Amino acid sequence: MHTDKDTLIVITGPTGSGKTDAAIQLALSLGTEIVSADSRQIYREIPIGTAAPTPEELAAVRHHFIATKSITDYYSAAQFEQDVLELLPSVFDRSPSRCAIMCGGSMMYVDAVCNGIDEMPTIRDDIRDKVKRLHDDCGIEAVIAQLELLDPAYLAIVDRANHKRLLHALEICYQSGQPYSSLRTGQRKPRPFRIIKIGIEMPRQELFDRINRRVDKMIEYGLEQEARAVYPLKHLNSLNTVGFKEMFAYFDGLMDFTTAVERIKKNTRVYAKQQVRWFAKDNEMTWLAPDLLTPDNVKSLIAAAHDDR
RNA sequence: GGUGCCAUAGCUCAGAUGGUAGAGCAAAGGACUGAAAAUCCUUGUGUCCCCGGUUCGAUUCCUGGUGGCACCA
Repeated sequence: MHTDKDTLIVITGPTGSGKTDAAIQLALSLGTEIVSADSRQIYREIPIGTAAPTPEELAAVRHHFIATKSITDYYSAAQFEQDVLELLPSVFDRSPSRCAIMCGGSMMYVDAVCNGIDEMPTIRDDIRDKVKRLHDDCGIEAVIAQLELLDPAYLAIVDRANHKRLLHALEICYQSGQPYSSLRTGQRKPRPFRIIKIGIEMPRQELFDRINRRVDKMIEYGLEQEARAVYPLKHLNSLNTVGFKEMFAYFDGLMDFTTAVERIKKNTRVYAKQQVRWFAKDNEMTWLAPDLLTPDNVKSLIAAAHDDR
């Protein structure tokens, strides 16, 4: 049962900004659990490359959505939305402060839980194959031609250079029998709990230093072995991930080890910038430097949110 | 010490018989609604090492200097 006081505290920010630590401290202090919003830490085979919480950290606070899926499983932001909404009431009930902490930097996942995502069918394999074959055999022009017929409105606004978007739109059209654009309402779904979004703010240079050091640590902890173990499955989307792409390129002889490590650092920095940009647009976010992200400060944010009602 | 070669964007380098310059990488900015650590888009002013000379005009040619590299002593 939700009550008027249920609060979801979202701890987010770019990769390497210290979200995991901050969330654990906060969860201990508020007596609650952590809901991970990380599209890669959810896969159990790749904890090192995704900087997932360590066994000790997992033992300190109950975590959800860490290592609960296999890299061979299909998962998506929409499923995450559904799973989290189902889980949250029980977390609120177990917490004396009736709050839950969502921690993660996967922008779409955070967005899906906070604002919702439009109703769309999950694409069946045969539809996925059909669209892929059209693209492989006839090129992107054929995909565009199909969309011209089935969803000209979307074609008018989509970035035609972005093949993934075009393919996905066509998949939705085929499976639903309706134009993709007609299913895109962009409407925000109301949630039966308060949401407080906190972003970890850090000077870029400091963030980049932390990222570089963290990558060195991953190597030390055995990223290479972890990547080798999943190498046979490298085609999987779950492994189309910074840290693994580069290791696979090294295994394939496309670059040497040192270059691969440098590329991981670079690509992680690029990813972090992408996250910063996305979250910067969110005007509901309260930005806090790590030393201001204290339980007391967060408690006063919660109190302030309650007063707003 | 002598001789030769080089000095241009953060890095590696290209270039114009003299009309102030452009690639790759790096970097920066942006987009984002069911695989999002994904996918895609945009962006190149830099004392062309320094002083002087020739010239209407020099980053380009010439003298000298400085720094680097190579070879010879």
